[in-house]
Amino acid sequence: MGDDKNQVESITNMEDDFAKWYTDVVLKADLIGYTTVKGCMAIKPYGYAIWENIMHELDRRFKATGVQNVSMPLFIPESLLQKEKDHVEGFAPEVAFVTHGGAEQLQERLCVRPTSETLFCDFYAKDISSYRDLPRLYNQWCSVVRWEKTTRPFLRSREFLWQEGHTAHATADEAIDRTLTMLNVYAEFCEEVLAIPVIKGEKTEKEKFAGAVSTYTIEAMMHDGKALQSGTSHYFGDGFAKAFEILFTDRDNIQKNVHQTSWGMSTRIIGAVIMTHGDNRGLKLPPEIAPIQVMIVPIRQEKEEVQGAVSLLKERLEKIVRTDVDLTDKSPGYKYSEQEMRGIPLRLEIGPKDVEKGQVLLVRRDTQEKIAVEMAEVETRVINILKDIQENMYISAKKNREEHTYSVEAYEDFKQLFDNNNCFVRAKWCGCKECEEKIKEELSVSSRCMPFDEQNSIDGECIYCGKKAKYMVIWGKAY
RNA sequence: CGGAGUGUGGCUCAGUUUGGUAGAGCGCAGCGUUCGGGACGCUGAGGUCGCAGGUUCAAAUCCUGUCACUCCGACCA
Repeated sequence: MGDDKNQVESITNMEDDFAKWYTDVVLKADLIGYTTVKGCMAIKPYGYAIWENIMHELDRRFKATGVQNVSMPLFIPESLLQKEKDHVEGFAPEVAFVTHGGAEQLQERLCVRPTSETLFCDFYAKDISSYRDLPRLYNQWCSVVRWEKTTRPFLRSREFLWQEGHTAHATADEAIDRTLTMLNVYAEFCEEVLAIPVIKGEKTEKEKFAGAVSTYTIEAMMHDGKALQSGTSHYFGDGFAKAFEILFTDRDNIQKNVHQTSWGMSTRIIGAVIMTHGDNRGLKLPPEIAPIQVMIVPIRQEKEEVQGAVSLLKERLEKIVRTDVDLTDKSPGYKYSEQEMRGIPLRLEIGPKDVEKGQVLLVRRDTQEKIAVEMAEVETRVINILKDIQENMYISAKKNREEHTYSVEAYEDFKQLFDNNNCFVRAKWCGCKECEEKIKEELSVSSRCMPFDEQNSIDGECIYCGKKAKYMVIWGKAY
């Protein structure tokens, strides 16, 4: 692999300081810039292109399940936010308000939306009157504001981009179905497109969304062993519908409240991609969302035969993958490092020697493997290698998670695991809030979720109090 | 919001202890030589030292206040 000593000297090693490594990568991979407003980041073209690919792929999957896109207001009158008690209590501490219009003070303060349940509810109350109007399967792509105290690019910013889906249904069963359908969409998206393995499960009472009956989540493990909640889907029952008087006349001519759901995924998922796949050379993007999948690096680009080969290759590759050519006057070595920093999955080197031999050199970002390929086979090899990179990244991420996941029965063992490292630990729980809070207090470990496929025939004792256990829970330190 | 740290050209920082009118490396621009793992030479542009007060003949440096950013905790997507 050659001599590494002069390379990537400017980013922190992830083993030395993972948090510092993360911000170094975010900045050096050219994803964002800081702005003069604390916690509000400027997403640069390369970072936004990643988000565009994420949006495109998610949107396609939403629409395949019948979802339609809409746009709701940015502002929520304070009285509207107050209507659902749990909801307002959950969000009040981090809401930003508009108090003036020009020089005049407003009669009622307007919240800048931290999430739009109340706006959708207000709208649905007017828009729905019959069972024939149901279900409503709406989604919006927008930004929301939460006045966070400490902020980090993508992971916790005061304004962030996301999508929020809000649905209304005639029956509880149908709403629960929708909640789980969307959770599955998120899970498949993470695994197939982002190459991030996730655990699907239900949040505990303590961790669930403000105003929800139940919250479902997908949890991913980052390279440092910490957990990142990567997408959530909430079932609301008819709680919001009662607070906002969303009524419809059913087939039996009786007025009923709708049953609702909401579900969201944000630009935080870009943080998950960075922290799941990245290494000490920088970002590592799964081919499915990489804005540039193949970067062609000409060597001796002033030579005519190289130029000819480059434009031919570009023309051929552009038809099948997202391709770009680095024609800057940097040295080849510099270009290699820079493109590795930016996470470009595959590099294609072409110089006078290659032209002579009728071949090119492909270099994989994930393994650094160098592969000489006949000119005639470039398309098929590129396609196959990109596919292999995508799979390999998923496998590595899953391996990392499995290596840092444990199952324990005794609190002593539980404690020791978290004393020594960040990890996921499977441990049984009695279901009471006190135990959960004590664990969090003592070890700063939270319940990540109760995984769906592990709740059958639970026996044995709660990890904390020793009483009869009711649930299997995945515990971990979280972002 | 609690703890710690940092603000000096685009970036990383020196200079602050002991006040005397601003430096380096990288980057940037031009020209030339280079080009298979972060090339080199020459020339050049660029800073009212985070902001506001104060002390002083004189402040990047001392005092007060304030703002921002980073990291570690508590909370969220």
